[in-house]
Amino acid sequence: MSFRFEIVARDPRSRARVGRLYTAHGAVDTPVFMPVGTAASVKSMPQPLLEQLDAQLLLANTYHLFLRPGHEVIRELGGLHRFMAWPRALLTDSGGFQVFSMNSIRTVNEEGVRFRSHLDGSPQFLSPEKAIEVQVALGADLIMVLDECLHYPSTHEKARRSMELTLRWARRSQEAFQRMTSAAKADKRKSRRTAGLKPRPSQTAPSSRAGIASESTGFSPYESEGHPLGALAPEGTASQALFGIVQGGMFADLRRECVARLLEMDFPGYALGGLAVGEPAALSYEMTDVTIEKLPEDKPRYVMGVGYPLDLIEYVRRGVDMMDCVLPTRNARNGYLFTSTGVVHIRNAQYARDPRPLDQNCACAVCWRYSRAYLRHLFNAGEILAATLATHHNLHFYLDLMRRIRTAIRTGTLDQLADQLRAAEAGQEV
RNA sequence: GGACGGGUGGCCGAGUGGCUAAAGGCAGCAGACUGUAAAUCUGCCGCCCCUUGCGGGCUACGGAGGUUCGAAUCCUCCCCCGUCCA
Repeated sequence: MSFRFEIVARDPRSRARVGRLYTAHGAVDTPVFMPVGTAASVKSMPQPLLEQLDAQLLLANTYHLFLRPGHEVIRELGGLHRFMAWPRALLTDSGGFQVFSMNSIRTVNEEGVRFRSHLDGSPQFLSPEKAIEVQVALGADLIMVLDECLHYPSTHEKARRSMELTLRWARRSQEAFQRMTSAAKADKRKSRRTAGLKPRPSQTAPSSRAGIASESTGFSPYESEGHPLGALAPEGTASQALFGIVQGGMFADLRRECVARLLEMDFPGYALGGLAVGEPAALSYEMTDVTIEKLPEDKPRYVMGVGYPLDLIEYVRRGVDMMDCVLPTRNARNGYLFTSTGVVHIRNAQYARDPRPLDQNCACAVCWRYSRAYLRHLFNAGEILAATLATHHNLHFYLDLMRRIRTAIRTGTLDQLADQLRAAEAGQEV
């Protein structure tokens, strides 16, 4: 089953569209927000909770999983889905963002990026080919080319050089991916021939992996009735889609050129990278506009690393289908909670005796059950539960907002939704 | 009764004559966070003043006196705490 994207509805008043991404691990409704699970874990959130929140697509990270536990380990254990017990779709980032965020412990050259491991200081090397090799081993449904995420501000000259490098890396990433894909297909054909067997689903289906598990433990829970991983699709390059990434700093001409040259490579989807790195919001939107004008209608567009709730609507309005961001999860852990009436700093003294739910208008399990006073107490006491509950709520807020956005596009009420959200955020906390 | 050791800002705890409104930690208060080196980080944290700048005033190192140009730091007495000996 290969990757496919279809558009199912459009907003008459903007570029916004509702779509569906079909992956080997389920369909994904777009516009979609991906919770970030860098190290194969959305920090503090058990997978069943993520399923309850109806997260359909998670993001994990090549760089982190390459360092620990190592992509070979994950491959051996049946791929990232099985390893992290996540039966739904996954996207892995290539490590390009670490080129940006680990500025002080890395050097970039033509060949790739040299890192000093943030775990033990050991020298590490990530090239476009390596990034693909790791991502193929991990087996996420959507994978990304290695890119250089540029700092803001940068000169036109620097942005061009960086963009050129990103383009060369995109080409190399794609070639590596095609090599590995065809190699894997050839392998599969050969093994079928030599075994003299007709291809059977069980050959690559989870049950065969479960069989491996059975041999060592004598028991495989995967085989139990109704186990979430029971119906897990086989991992493999055949079902992976490699996305290209548009760079070009904050320069419209570079962004346009970058798109044009990426289109020649014909990726199944395109990401906008290097945005929300400290520039004014208007600039991010402008870059998004000039980029998306040049992108084909029928391919998904992914803005990497955004944003605040209102940003999500703004990007969707501009024709963006996919976004991811650490804000709802990281800020949750830091006591910064998104509500229908604006941001709540739950650690603030004013909530010490507040018996009300965090958000009166929220249908999430946390708002259903717990008081602000209790949430504040959990933060104050340094209880682990604080992180889980706060993350649960914030992710619910984000994922629910995406549902509302999709509905609004279908009903042509995206503007009203934006106004509503703006008014609510501007409104004083009750 | 005697011998030592000790009493420092909400708590713990440095500091043994000026560079000390007094290190550091905790607690407290506020803030930041955008493809996660983040359960992290930053600022404030005696009181009162122009919210102006390494600004001004006041009060502070158990208590009361004293020595000194100058004391949390030295001396005297007192109070309290701890350990040990009777």
